[in-house]
Amino acid sequence: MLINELSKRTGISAHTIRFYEKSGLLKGKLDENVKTNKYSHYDEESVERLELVRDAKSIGFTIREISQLMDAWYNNKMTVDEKLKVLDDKLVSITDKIKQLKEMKKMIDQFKKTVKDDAC
Amino acid sequence: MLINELSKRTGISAHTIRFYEKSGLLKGKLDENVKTNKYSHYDEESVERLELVRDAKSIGFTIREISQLMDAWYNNKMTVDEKLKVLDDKLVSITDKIKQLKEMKKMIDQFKKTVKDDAC
DNA sequence: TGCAACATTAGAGTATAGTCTATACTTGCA
DNA sequence: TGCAAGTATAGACTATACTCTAATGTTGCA
Repeated sequence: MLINELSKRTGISAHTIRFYEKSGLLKGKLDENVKTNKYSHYDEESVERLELVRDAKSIGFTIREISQLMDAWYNNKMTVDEKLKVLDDKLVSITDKIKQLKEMKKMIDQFKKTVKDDAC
Repeated sequence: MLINELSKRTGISAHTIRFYEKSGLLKGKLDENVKTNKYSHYDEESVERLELVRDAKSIGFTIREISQLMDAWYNNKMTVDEKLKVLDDKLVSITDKIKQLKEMKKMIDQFKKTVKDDAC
């Protein structure tokens, strides 16, 4: 599929997809049979990758971090142990973040109590 | 205390504190008794505020969002109900984020299994 | 009194993550 | 064949959140 279709399927603008491509998060391929243009073609993996980007971004991963996750997932140059290490590192940082968020919830609950008490 | 002491106590650079001050996250006061300079003086609330900024930032709140929290906490111009609304909104967004992070953990666990299976 | 250390301000520079514009080329359909 | 719609590329622009520099002024101590 061409970039416009990829954009429609993922809801991510063509501009942004090109930006992600420059950042190494996905890669289109030229169709060797077509000699008249240099249009990039994308496959289902590109759709998957963009969906992963959106999920990872929404919870605060940077493009660089997402790129590492992508490498662990798709790059065959990494050994199994290297891939597992990248994934374990992400698990640790996610677990940390969840812990911090829970602390923040407690703080806000405490705030709420104080606000209510002030009202009385 | 002057900015250097505030910086030392919080571990946040004087530059960054001034940036936060411009962003409305805290405010120093001039000492009326001192006529020879315009040095800003900070109190314990400033220390508290900077600690809250650091906590909130570490879990992904923007300065604008932190500013809203600060208002709910310190601003007496807001009604109790308005304050509670800001705090409840933050609780919802934190809960959402925790949910997403847990989903991401599941995904990564799944990734790990597949990586291990590929190795066999 | 000299001078190092500290304070202030304006403004420039950096990094991240887009977002948009301009220009030019290609495709497909009426 | 004309032309709207799609594609590619470079580069400018935006927002967020700092980070640093330069110039200037103030303080406190030897």
